[in-house]
Amino acid sequence: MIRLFDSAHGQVRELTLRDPGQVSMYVCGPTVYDLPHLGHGRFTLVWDVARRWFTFQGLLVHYVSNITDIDDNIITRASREGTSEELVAKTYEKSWWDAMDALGVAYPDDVPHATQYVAQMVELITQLLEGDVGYKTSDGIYFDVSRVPDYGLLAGQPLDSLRAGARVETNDEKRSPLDFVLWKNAKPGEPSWPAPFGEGRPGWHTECVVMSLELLGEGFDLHCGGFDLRFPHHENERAQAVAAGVRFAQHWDHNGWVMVGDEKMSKSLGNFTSLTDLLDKNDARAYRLLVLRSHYRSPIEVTPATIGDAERALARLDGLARRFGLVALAGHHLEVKDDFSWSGAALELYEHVAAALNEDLDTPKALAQLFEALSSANALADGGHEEEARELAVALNALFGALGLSLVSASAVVDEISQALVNERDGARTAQNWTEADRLRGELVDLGWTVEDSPSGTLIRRP
RNA sequence: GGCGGCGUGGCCGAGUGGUUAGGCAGGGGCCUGCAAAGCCCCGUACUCCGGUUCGAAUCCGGACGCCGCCUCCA
Repeated sequence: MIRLFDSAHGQVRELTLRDPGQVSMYVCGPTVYDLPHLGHGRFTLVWDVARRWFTFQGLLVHYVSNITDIDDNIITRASREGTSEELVAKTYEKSWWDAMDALGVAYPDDVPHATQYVAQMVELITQLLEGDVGYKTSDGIYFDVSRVPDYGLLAGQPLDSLRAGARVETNDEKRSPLDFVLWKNAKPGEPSWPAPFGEGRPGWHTECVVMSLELLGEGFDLHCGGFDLRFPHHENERAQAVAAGVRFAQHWDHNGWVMVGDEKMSKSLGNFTSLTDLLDKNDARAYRLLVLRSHYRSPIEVTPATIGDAERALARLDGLARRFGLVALAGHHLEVKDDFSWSGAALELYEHVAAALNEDLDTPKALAQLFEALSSANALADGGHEEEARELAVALNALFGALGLSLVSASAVVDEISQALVNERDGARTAQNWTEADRLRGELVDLGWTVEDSPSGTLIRRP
C-alpha cells in the first residue's frame, strides 16, 4: 500500500489506483521562456523519484508532463528579442531537456505541448460557454468560479475568504476578481487560433486540464506540481473539470520550495539561480541527493555549502561502487525490483526502505537506512565476509538506482605518464623504498590524482 | 484580513510521548611503512513560558521569531 499526502484532503491518504497495478500521473511542466531554475530542478527530481519508486515496485506508471509553449512570458520575450514565439519556445525547451538529461530525470511517457491541443481546449471552452460557466468580456472568455460549489478545495479556503483576500486587479467586466481567463482574444502580431467565439489563444489553466484528461483519461490517479501551483492553477484546472462534469485527478500532491538562504540571489554572492549554472559547476547527482535528503514537502536550501556537503556524501557512495565494482544504474533506465535478487540482509534493507518510501515518500528515512547499510557492507568486507558484503552492496546499488542515483565506479582513463609513475611506485614499494614511493605519490597528486594503496597495488582516481 | 507551515547539536536535516535518525564538518582509536579509503567510538540538541503526563523535541495553551499562499510563478 502506498500512502501519500493529498492536498485536497490536507492529510496523508492511501493512493488508490483507478486501474490496479497502474499509476497515471500528471506533473505540471515548465513554460519555456527562460533557462530552468533550481525550483524546476526540485520538482522534476521529486516526481522523478516517485515515478521511479512506483516503477521499481512493479507498478506500470504512465507519466505525463507538459511543455507550455504559448504564454504571455513567451510572447513578451519574443517581442523584446525581435524573434518568434516559436523560436523562444524551441530554444528554452532545448535547455530544459538538456538540464533534465544532466539531472538524470527520466523522459516522461508523454510530453504534450499546449499548442498541439488548442482544438480540444476550444471544445472545452465552448462547453463551458454553453453552460454559462464561461462568459465573454471585451478581452476574452472568463470562468465564473461561483458556479463550482466546492471552489477552494485545494486552497483549503472557501470562496468567500479567498475573495476577501484577492489582490487581483479590478476588472469591471469580471463577475468576481477570482474569475480566471479561459481564452484571450487575439492581439495584432501575437499567435492566435481560430475559435467559434473569436480568434485568440488559451489561458494557462485550460491547457493543463485538457492535456491531462486527453492523455490520462477521466479520474486519473495523481496530479502533482510545486506548492505554488496548488492555488490558483490546480484549483482552476479542477474547477473546469467539475464544471464540465468530468472526473478529474483523484489525488493531488505538491512539493516544497527551494530557498537560497535569506540572501538575494546573485552570482557575485555565489548563489546559484539557474539549474544550468548549478549543473555546470557541480556533480548533478549532488542536487538529487540534496533533494532526497529532506522531505519533499519541506523547503530546502540550496547553497554552495549544502551542495558541497552532498557532493562529499556522494564520494562515499562511489567508494562503495569502486570497492565492489558495481555497475552504474539509473540514468534513463527505470530499475525494477524483480531484476535483482533479494534475501537476507538485502531483503531486510529493501523492506525498511520500502516502508519508508511508501509512507508519503519519506526519502530522508530511506536514505538514513541506506547509509547505515552502506557502513555495514564495508564493515562486512573489512571483516572478510566477502559474500555477504557483496550481496548488500549490490542491493544498495539497486535501491540507490531505484531513486535515480547512479553509483559511479569508473575512474578516469589513466594516461601513459601516470601509469608509468604508478608502476614505478609499486616497484619502490615492493623494494620498501618509502622515500621514493612517497615522492612518486607526490608527483601523482600533483597531476591531480587521488592515490590509494590496495592489496593489488597503487590505485589512482580523480577526486 | 483569511488559510497554511516552520523554529532541533558547528552546519544540513529527520523525528510515530519513554530506547542511536542520517549526512557533512570536528575529535579519538583500529587498519596502513606513512597516507588515502574503510571500520569503531564521541558531541547528549530540540525558540521561550505555562499545562497535561510517571515521563514531551514529540500532545494542549500562550508568547516571540521566520516563511509561504490568497496575482504570473515549480
